Amino acid sequence: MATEPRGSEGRFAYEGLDRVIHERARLSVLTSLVSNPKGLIFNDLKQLCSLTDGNLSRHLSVLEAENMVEITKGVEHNRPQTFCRITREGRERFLEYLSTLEQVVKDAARVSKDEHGAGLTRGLLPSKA
Amino acid sequence: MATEPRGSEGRFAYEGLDRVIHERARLSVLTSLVSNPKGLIFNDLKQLCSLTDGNLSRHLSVLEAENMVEITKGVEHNRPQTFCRITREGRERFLEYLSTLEQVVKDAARVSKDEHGAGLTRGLLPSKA
DNA sequence: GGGATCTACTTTGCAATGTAAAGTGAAAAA
DNA sequence: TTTTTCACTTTACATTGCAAAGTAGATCCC
Repeated sequence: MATEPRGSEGRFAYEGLDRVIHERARLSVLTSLVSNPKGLIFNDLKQLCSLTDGNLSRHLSVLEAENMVEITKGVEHNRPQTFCRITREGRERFLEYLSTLEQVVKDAARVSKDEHGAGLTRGLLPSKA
Repeated sequence: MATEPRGSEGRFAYEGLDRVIHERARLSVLTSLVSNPKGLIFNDLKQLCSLTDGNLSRHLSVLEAENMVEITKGVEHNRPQTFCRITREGRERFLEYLSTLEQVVKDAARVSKDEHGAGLTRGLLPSKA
């Protein structure tokens, strides 16, 4: 019976959850950018992440200040156009973050195998009827 | 040219990332509690999550207010003891959150495979299908 | 030409909130 | 009885996510 196994201090602390990344909007942005390594223009990113202009602008600034994205301002069809691309550092930090996320998912999933299964695991696997 | 495929609005919005859960400390707490469905006492939780007293206290209040955890105050060995257990609602919300997390991981993983081959920074992928 | 409008962002202001530090109350030790 | 320890709670503040307002230039309309 595992009331509190020793040596498990910080077992669920997840320090890899980088605060810069662990934020819905920025997680969206980064996933978009990692999925589009050639980069995206402001408006497409806005749509993909369902963000408002102001919101995206601010988060991009944060990510730029952290050297996680590279922002290029240009002009297309006589209109300003902001181009965003993830940097190498950004991708690296993001991937590290991701591996922690995977750990969270794994940790949580493990419960379905818990010893005293019945009442507890019910609903764990969303196989709703 | 189809820079961005239509019909992908909000593709990376991840609205399932419940704000109450999507917070490092609370994610830790909930994962701990979901992994220990019989419940945990304040101090063990504190250790597992590497949180300070005040921090844990506040986050537990938030989770309790949301009916995600059930808090029982008792006395053990002549000392107060706070016992925490995840509720059914808490587990359900957590699992929904988790499935979104898995989606994030999947979305991102799809690319980290592509990126395997060559240099990282330059755009080397043709637009994803 | 000039005012209105549209596009593409930026900036501002504020309410929410995560966190450290200080506080509380009761038991145990000295 | 005074001090210390334990087990939390409360407070205060600095941060920050977000929406609304603002800015700058191009285009339309007359």
